[in-house]
Amino acid sequence: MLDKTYDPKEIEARRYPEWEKAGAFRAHPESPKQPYCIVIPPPNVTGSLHMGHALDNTLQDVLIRWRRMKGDDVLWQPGTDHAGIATQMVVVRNLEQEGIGLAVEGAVKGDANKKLLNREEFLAKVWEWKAYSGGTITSQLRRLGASCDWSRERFTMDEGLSRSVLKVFVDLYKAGLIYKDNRLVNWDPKMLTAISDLEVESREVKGHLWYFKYPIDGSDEHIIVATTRPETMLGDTGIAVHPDDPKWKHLIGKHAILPLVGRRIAIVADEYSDPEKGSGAVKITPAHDFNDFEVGRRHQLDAINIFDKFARVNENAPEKYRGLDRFDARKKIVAEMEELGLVEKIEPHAHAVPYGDRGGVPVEPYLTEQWYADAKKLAEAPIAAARDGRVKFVPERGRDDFFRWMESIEPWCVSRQLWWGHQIPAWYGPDKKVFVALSEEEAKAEARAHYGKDVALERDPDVLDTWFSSALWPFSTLGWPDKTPELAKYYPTSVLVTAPDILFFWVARMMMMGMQFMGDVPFRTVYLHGLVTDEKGQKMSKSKGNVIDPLELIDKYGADALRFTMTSLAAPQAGRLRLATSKVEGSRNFATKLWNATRFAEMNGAALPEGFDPASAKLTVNKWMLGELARANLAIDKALTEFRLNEAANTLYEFIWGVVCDWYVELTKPILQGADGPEKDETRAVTAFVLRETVKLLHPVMPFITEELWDKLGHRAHHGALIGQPWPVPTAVDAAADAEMGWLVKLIQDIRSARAELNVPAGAKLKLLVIGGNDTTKGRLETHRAAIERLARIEGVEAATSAPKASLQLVIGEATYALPVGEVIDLKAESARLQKEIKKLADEIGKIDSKLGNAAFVSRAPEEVVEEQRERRSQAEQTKVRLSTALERLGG
RNA sequence: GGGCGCGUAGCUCAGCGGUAGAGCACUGUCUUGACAUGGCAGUGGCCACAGGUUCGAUCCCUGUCGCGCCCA
Repeated sequence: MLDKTYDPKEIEARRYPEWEKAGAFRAHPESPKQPYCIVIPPPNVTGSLHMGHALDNTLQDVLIRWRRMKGDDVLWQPGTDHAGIATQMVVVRNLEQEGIGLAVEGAVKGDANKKLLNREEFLAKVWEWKAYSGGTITSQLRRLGASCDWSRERFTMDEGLSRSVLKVFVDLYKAGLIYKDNRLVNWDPKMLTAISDLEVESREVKGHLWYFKYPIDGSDEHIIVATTRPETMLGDTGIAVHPDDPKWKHLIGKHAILPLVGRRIAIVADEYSDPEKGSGAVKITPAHDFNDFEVGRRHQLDAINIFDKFARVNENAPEKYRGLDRFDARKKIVAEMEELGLVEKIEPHAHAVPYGDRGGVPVEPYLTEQWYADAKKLAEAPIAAARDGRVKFVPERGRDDFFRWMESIEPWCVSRQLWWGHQIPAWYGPDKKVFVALSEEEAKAEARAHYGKDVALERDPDVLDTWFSSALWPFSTLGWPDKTPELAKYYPTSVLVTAPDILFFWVARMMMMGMQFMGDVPFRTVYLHGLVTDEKGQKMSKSKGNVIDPLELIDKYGADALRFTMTSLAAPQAGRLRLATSKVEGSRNFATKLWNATRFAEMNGAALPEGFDPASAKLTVNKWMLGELARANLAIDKALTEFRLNEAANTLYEFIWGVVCDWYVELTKPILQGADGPEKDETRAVTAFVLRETVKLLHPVMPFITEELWDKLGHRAHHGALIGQPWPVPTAVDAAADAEMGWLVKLIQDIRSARAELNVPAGAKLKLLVIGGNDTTKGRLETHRAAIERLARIEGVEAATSAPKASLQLVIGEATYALPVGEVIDLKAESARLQKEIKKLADEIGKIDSKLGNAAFVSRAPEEVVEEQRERRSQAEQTKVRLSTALERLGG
């Protein structure tokens, strides 16, 4: 006997290890079954599960479990990402608390006693940290129920994947697709590394707009430039004005003298400057602004780098500013300009400032030499693949975003000045000649060939952008560059499930690398889901304090409840998924509901006889139930095929709660609790059958409770675990049974509704008189008498020729039903109720008449639509007439 | 400023040209032998606004207003 309520905690803790031990998650590359593969978006190895993971992995697991039951050979490839900058930052912060720093060249000298770690020592600490916290996220994924093939777990810095990374770098270098270049990068002066455009987030900042006067050379005139960053004036090498700007046009070709510095700088005409903005003249600092860099290049202006890597003023600036932090330099410069009377005005100004998303400080556009991948070239094949449909996007608009990004792509800066990551396989000779090779030995051999002797080589200290290794994930995890059976079978993978915020970071780069090294797309479909936010639609963040911890929800409501909630929220077009705990609570209640329906079945001896054939069912209610099951089955398959996981969840909810519990269980109570016999046997069998199929259909979304119920229902003993069962095949729907049950449900609902409206005491049992019922109706009333009596609180069903005066009257189809209520009834209320019904019908008839009265409608609308309207009109008319008769009778 | 998306019940959202839906909240009622984490019955909508296409528009198109997100 099942307990009264479902206890997720105990069951989840038991079921998961059971599956894992039994090898239920294992892929079978050797099997002839069709492959279905998803690679997990690898979470940060030292991270922990947040709501985004919960959503993403729930959706993946739903698909994976469904396809597994469908009979595919399923591989859900798990693993974690070393997350270079994020992990390094965490470890640095931890070390700082112990008073340990990094021995970074040029660092500010603080406490002389501070212990400083060199690269090797630091990396040892990171690996230590990984060993300590690396299991957290995977154990949390297990708690969610994720059925990954853990025997194949990978890590972006494990030996195999590192080998893939080296090979890709070397091959791309040899193909000319990776090169060194001196360009402006986004420099993070806190992390001391270049970061990519994608790692920059712009924040709205309330700053100022300073209007500075620069004297014109050989004149008393000044030109006024407006800037949000006064400190960069130390690197100004020009001033741009719009060629048609009447205010400054006359100065084009002249020169200004840069205050504080004394440099003579050119005034050039460039459409970049907007006469409407600021003063209309823009100071140009090519080395510290991306737009200025372009302007500078157009007009051959020098690019003078005025900062060091900490964003302190360097030796290219006048001595008195050297060593100042950029913000201190700003204050000093503004003060001095004011003293010189060169500040025209200062306006408050809100503008976007680029921040490093990790370091959290404003990034500095900075001129450095870095390694770049030729993204433009690499993007060609992915663009073509997306265009010709080799890769599909769900929802489709993801494809447009993809194109927009890919078609305007900039060189990808792949080097990072960090220690944690894949060190770039490049070695430099004494003359700085570079040798790129898979190993130091190979590099040495190349160097020997080049120099004609052995020379000392120095390895490039930089590491690769984290996304470089994750770009290889769909094939590196399958064993590439070796030709493994896994690679042959599972590549291209079936679908990639992820949030759109890493479409460019990750999806685009996997496409590039997949096309380049595998010659095919990495996945057939990209399924992009929305972002989980709090109830108010706010992004969850620690600083806002609105973070909901998925594990707390699992603890409180169970993993299945969280999974069901996530699935039902995941409408493909929804950008934001607002998570309210009330929803999770509702999902928990849903689990309880199913649990209790099963408990009811168990109490009533539901059992599946050997070789039971659902097609053999004879009772209408059972035939109808089986048809509803088939309908749900079809709808779920369709929804999952189309990645409308929310619809699958909603179908399950409505089917289990609205059909099975609300109607089937209630309708069959009289049979199950009545006399023994073939009807009871059949109903017990169908109940057991429906529950068995239901737990299968629900399993992908709620794996724990369904596995438990499957076991409790006794199927596990015969067929093994639910996770490995074949997916149900829908049977036929019996239209006649459908019609009959539709009638029955309406009869019961109408009686209940009338009773409630007339305040008939809930406990009062009424007689049901049938007036004008045809033989079909009479037969149905007899068939379902017990159910009607129970569910509508009726005692006795009889034929009659007319309704007694004091009675409730209903019209369904050709028959009128009267429920004599004697003293209880309020005649006025009943009269009002009937009149309301009549008015509703009259309104409907009026609407239909205006349609049918429209000649264009009758001639142009499809025949069946017109016919349907006529049919509805006729039904409404008949019902209205009968209700009017009933009303007259009442009025007497 | 450019691109994209969204405005449907009090709230959160489904709705794929032909009878406006769900969950939560709310009201009334019921401790009926599965379930009060429940049952039954209800209340509540000019489907943002204005045009257009169509026999017919919540749905397709255009514009306006409001709100988000991404990119400058």
